Amino acid sequence: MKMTPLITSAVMHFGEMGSRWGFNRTVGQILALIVLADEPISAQEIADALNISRGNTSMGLKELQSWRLVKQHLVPGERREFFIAGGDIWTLANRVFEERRKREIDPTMSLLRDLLLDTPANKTEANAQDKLNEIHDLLESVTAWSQELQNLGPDKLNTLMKLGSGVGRMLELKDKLLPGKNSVN
Amino acid sequence: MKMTPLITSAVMHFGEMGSRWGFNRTVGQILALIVLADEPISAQEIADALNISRGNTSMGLKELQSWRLVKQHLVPGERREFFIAGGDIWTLANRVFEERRKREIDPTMSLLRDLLLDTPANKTEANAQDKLNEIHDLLESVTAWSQELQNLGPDKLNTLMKLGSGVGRMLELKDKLLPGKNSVN
DNA sequence: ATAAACTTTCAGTAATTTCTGAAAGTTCAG
DNA sequence: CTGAACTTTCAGAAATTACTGAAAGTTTAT
Repeated sequence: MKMTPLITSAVMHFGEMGSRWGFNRTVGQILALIVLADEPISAQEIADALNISRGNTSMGLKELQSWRLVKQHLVPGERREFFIAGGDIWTLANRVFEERRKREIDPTMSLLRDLLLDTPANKTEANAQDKLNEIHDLLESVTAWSQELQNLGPDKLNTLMKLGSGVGRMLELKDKLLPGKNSVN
Repeated sequence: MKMTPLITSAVMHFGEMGSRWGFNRTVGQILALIVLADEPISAQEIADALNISRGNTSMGLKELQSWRLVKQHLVPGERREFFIAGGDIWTLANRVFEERRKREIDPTMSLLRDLLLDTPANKTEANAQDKLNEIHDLLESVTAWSQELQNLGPDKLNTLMKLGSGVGRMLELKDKLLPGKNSVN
């Protein structure tokens, strides 16, 4: 893997951002390297290009595979394992999004459901429970909505995103369009 | 602040999740405590309730204020400062979302723009640049879209979210509805 | 001006996370 | 079965991040 200045700065940047996106620096760098490479790349090449230990590389790749952002690519007649991106950019973004939802929202939803089953012992608890309930509903809407968007598939999703402020106008016409359905509030 | 078991488990959980949401354990706990409290709460009370130092509390509050998740609440005739949530649950969620966008997407967009200005030196770089370009476009769409959704305001946004699979049907009718506008592709 | 009641800052320490590299594991050719 | 070429694991080291508490700062009352 030839590390040109362009690739180097992209890789470094994705390393820095990595921690904000849910993984650590090295994992971010490995991902960038694999995505930007125009050919499958071996673990050893990654370790060399990034100046990290072979062990660390192995763990990073394991993590990226668990996120399904990277997959193995077998080259016939090679003993080494090569790696390539787990899909196109859109797919990768989706996977990061999904995975983060699992880690950031689902556990909270589950706890909130439990806490909402208890009968509040006093005024303070009743108030806290109200708030927790609001949070629960919000997270539920967001989850359902993101699920919905995923079901639309890439092309419709793209249409929707490109629609821009048309969404607002469309909503105003909604009731005429889909009579009887979802007449909210 | 009376720490009932219900409140304690919620606070602890938000502490654990805190790091996944962009801040650290203590900051998450402080936020939960303030949101769930039914009355303004002083820094000392927070430190006591969470068993953390006064200094740490001060820093946590500073961070939460920078995220605009918490604000000061002056009580006449009191020298101490009290704190309350920066808004209702929906507002808070929005602010977290916005703030994270600023930290997670904007810097990358900016770097990508720069990198895309360079002329690729060879095949490998040209390929890498294509990928970077795809990433840039994706992030740009997402940013514009999230901006659009925010402009809709809470109620319309809620309508849209509750619409569920209706969104798909609506998109199919779109061109009849908004003729000439945004005929994508 | 002084003191009391509070807040913030920050150097040093503690806790947590990440990384290394040696050892153990796997696979395959001969 | 043996050894070469690779991979993974994991204990300890290094790096990073978070926390404490004492000192300095601020505000208000007298």
